Amino acid sequence: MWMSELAARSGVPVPTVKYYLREGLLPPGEATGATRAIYSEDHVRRLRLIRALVEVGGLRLADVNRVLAAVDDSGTPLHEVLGVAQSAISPVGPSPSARSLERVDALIRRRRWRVAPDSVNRTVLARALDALDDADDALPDDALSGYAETVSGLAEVEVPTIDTTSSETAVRQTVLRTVLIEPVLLALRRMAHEHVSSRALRRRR
Amino acid sequence: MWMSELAARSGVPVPTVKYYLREGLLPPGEATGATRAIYSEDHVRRLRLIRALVEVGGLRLADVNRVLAAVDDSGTPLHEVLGVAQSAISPVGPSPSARSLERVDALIRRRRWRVAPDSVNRTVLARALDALDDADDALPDDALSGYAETVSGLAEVEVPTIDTTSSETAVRQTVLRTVLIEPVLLALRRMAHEHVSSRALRRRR
DNA sequence: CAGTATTGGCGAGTAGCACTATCCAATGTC
DNA sequence: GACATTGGATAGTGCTACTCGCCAATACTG
Repeated sequence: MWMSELAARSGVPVPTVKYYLREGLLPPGEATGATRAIYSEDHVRRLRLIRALVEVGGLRLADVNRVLAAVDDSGTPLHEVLGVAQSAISPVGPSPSARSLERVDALIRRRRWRVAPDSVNRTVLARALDALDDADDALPDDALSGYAETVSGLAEVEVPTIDTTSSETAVRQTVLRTVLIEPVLLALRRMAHEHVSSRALRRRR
Repeated sequence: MWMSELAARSGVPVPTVKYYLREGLLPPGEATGATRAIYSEDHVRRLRLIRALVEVGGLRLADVNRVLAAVDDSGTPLHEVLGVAQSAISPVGPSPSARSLERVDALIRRRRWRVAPDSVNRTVLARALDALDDADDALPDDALSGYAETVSGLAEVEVPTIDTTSSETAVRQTVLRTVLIEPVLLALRRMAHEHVSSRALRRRR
């Protein structure tokens, strides 16, 4: 198909498709002359994936690029790609307090989690704890442990469903699920809160 | 304290404090003359809260404004403020497909959840499901139900810990926890994934 | 085969956001 | 009385993600 059809099929305007080509987010089509190129079904899928990562995952294009590069590069081992992808999609910010970082490390030790010492998640979690402190609504240790228990259960169910027949599909699934399942979880949690608190209010009145 | 001290105490540069004052994110200090005003401990807290919402919650200033307005306005009933706050912090985007929206509604019926028909969370969830479809990694119904079950458990634990003695504190806590606990959950889930998949890889080799 | 439309490629322009810098006169402070 | 600081206002900056306009080459149309 030509670019106009690609644009129509993917719902992305032609100028934006051109822009993505320039930025290297979308591989070039097969040139059939100096001023024409044909695009495949893969291009449609890639475009839809980019839109999903941006609109639902909330990623910036630079991060989309790094995630896609990690997904495409089947050479790097899975756990490394995961690290790259996770650091690519983690917001940068000020360093966390030593106190919160120690809480995080204590949790990791308590659960005997194998978490890389340079994992961005340690820092991100510590900063989130700092933010709760600043908002005068510090998260108690037992609540933190409870959340850890819950997500452990989630991960035990989620990870085995990853298709590891090929390392490519495994990487793809792992990275995409990290980014795309998170909004699902958050939306569900907000709905559950809506339900529980409206029920509590009804009961009280 | 004067503005320079407020800036030092909160870690926000003076020009930025001025900017927040102009944007109405920070209430003005008490004027002590034409060119001077004093600021209180409340201002420090408010500034730290703004930074937490922006840096950890990832909110834009316009959304911070709406969240703070909802938090400050103790007149509106709690469940309404919650709705306002949730719609304020939900990203806007294209409408979801009818198919995904129907899946969401079926889930709500199945769980007998009391979710407002105009709740943004219905749309947000449906769009997230669309994104997974687009990425060729559709979420099966039983997985969706599993997530719903998990977050129900979370909400049952979380909601009762909210201090409902005053509607002001209740609103404040509800909104802040929605925004600030989410990064905690996500970081924990990513760590749990890191753990489970590194364990799985080690076992395999 | 003439005329029109479309294409890929490129440089430049735009809109929104979150600051950041500069200036000013009016005050405090030493 | 010299000097620094303050609040207020205006303008400018850097970044991101597009969006526009233009062009020559090419494809379709009658």
